[in-house]
Amino acid sequence: MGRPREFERDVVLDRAMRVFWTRGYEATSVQHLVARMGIQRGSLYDTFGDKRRLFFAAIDHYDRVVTAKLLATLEAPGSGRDAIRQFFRLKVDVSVDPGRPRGCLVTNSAAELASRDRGTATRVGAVLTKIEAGFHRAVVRAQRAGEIDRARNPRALARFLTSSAQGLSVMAKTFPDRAVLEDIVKVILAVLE
Amino acid sequence: MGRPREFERDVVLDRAMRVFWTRGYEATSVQHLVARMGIQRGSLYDTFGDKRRLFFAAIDHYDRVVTAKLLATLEAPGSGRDAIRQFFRLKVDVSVDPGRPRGCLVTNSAAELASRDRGTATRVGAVLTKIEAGFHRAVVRAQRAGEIDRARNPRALARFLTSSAQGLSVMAKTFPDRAVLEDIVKVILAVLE
DNA sequence: CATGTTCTTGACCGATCGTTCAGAAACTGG
DNA sequence: CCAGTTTCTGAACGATCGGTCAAGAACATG
Repeated sequence: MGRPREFERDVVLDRAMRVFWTRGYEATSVQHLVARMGIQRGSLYDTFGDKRRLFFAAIDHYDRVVTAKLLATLEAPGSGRDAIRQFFRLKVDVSVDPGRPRGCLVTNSAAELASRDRGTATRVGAVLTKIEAGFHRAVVRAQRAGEIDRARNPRALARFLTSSAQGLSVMAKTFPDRAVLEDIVKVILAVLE
Repeated sequence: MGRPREFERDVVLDRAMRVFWTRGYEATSVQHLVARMGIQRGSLYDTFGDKRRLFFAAIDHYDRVVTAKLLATLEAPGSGRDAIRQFFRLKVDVSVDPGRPRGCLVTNSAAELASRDRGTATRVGAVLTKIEAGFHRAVVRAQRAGEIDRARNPRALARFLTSSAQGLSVMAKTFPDRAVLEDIVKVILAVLE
């Protein structure tokens, strides 16, 4: 069976995710990674392949941990409109949480790499599509309950909400100020009336 | 008076801007820059100082050329609401123009560097503030003309529109598809009714 | 044409990049 | 306790990074 691993894959992957989330892909060196992950270069390459594949694993991990928690608010039972409200409320909370990197790893990756790296574009696109689908379900639910005008295009609304979430992430990076973000969210939610 | 310069500063700066716009800051090497700018390393360092200062000059150039053209739509005489409509119409056109890099240099820089580099954060913040001010003026104009409900908070609306423009830029990087972007813009503009 | 100044050119710098690898260390099954 | 397997460790790889510099080329002035 050989020598046992001295670290848990998910633990060090979570640390790698935070490094990429903070510094982006290109500005993150393997030295940064091993220092923060607390493992050696060899272990990194044995476990994750190379820097690029580690980055992809980090995006997937982000999707599983961070995005999933946001999306869960949309699937909450009850009012679809309240669910969307909760989504953006949580998004603002997360965005100003000093314990986390600012912004969003998916948004950052889209801006930094999506037009140049196909692997990143695929992964980012999949997450955004998943978010759009979550919004779509919530919108349809709200329309069925009469909370949102049924005449409105749910697909367009879902895309708008997805785009709005991305915009919020960008704004949070430059203006990490709750008042600014809440101003924006107020108007986003007003759209649903 | 010495030997005359063999290139025009603005011409090579425009080329540098496109390189940063396409590849981002970190992924752009000085080799990339001199190759695309058509000048030698020495000339680059003599004229622009170093890579970082060239990047700042590129952001300023982007502000002067690209953003200014977008902002000009907001200052057009007549309806404030039409002006905002025109802004986003132009934004979509620019976003799907195959002759340009996808997305927006300011959005990309915000996502890649704003939380880590103060100089970038300052410049990006200044541009975003300028955009917000333009939206604010247009909203107030529209409110005075009765096109937008006067009870609504113009500052919040301006911030929302600024954030929406950032969101569009991010979406354009992953989904460079006119139909998607127009769906989003349709809802953004519906907010103003 | 000689002189002084500025710009261009291409070689070159040390540092850091992502990646590899040989050997030591730590485990399991026989 | 030995053999076999896997992981850990740290030195090392060539390539590329951002940045510098000396020498030559191209101008204005006298």
